[in-house]
Amino acid sequence: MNAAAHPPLRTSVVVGSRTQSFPVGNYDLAATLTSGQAFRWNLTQEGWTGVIRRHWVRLRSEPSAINAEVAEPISNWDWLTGYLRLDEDLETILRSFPNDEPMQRAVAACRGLRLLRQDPWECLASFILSSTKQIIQIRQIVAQVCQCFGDELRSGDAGAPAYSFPTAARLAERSEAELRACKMGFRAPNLLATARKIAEGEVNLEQLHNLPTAEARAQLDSLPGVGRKIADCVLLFAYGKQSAFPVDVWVMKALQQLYFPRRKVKVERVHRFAATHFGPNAGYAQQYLFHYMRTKLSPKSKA
DNA sequence: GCCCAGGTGAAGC
DNA sequence: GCTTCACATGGG
Repeated sequence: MNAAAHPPLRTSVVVGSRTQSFPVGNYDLAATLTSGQAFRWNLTQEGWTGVIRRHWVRLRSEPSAINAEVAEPISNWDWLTGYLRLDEDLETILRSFPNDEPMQRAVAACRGLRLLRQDPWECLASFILSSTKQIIQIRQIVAQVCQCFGDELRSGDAGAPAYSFPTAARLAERSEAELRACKMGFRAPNLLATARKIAEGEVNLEQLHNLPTAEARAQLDSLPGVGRKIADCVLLFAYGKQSAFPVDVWVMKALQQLYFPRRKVKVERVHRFAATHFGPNAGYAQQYLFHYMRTKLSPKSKA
């Protein structure tokens, strides 16, 4: 093969498509995108609009497929199939859950709920912003951070510009006051300090993929504003460490009510229980309990 | 007005 | 060791 015999075809070749359909079974896209893992999805008449890495994307759910649309033609959709974990066999995971009544009720109530596989930095930064905030407020703060410090991306929606999530390096060069302007309050110094540590290579987020869960957790835990809960969220939602079991106020409520109705439990007890009771996909089970508690058992959910 | 929100970290017993 | 408190901001 000789390069001269094959001049560049860039201008004449169709390099891809703006739309793609992915066959899926038992995938509740709406529940998945609103279950407090990711904070950048918006529902419009056209479907779910969001940004994955540097792709604006719109998703529409059909009974046995998810249809995707991007802003410009592409041929490689791995970034999307990876994010949605389309290669994962949900039935196998559900079968690994304990066969007790609370768990089975949660599974029945949240059919098709999935975990996503997110970018580690975006996930980490978003959850630093999440502490003692309602999900709706986290979404607002994250949106502002992207609009203020991210890059504007090619959007498929003329009326709504799209922004990338700003890199750690980008945030690292800002001041605390600039971050506070995004209404993140006392979380600003934490996000800034963590961004600087990541930008300077003190913690290498890519390397955590290769570490055992406990070691990856210890590295995340060393970052300002990151404790056990946020570390577990990142391990589960970005690194796919399925044994990570984030315990927040909702999961505490769920476990208290469903598994320890007679006595008051502490977080440490819940972690020990989770490590033995929920099996190898405990984190997945946690997401079912979290979503079940928030949408079906909470007083507000009746509205 | 009041309580709470996908917590963390430091200070006080 | 364990418990309490401050930290910004806004929703219900």
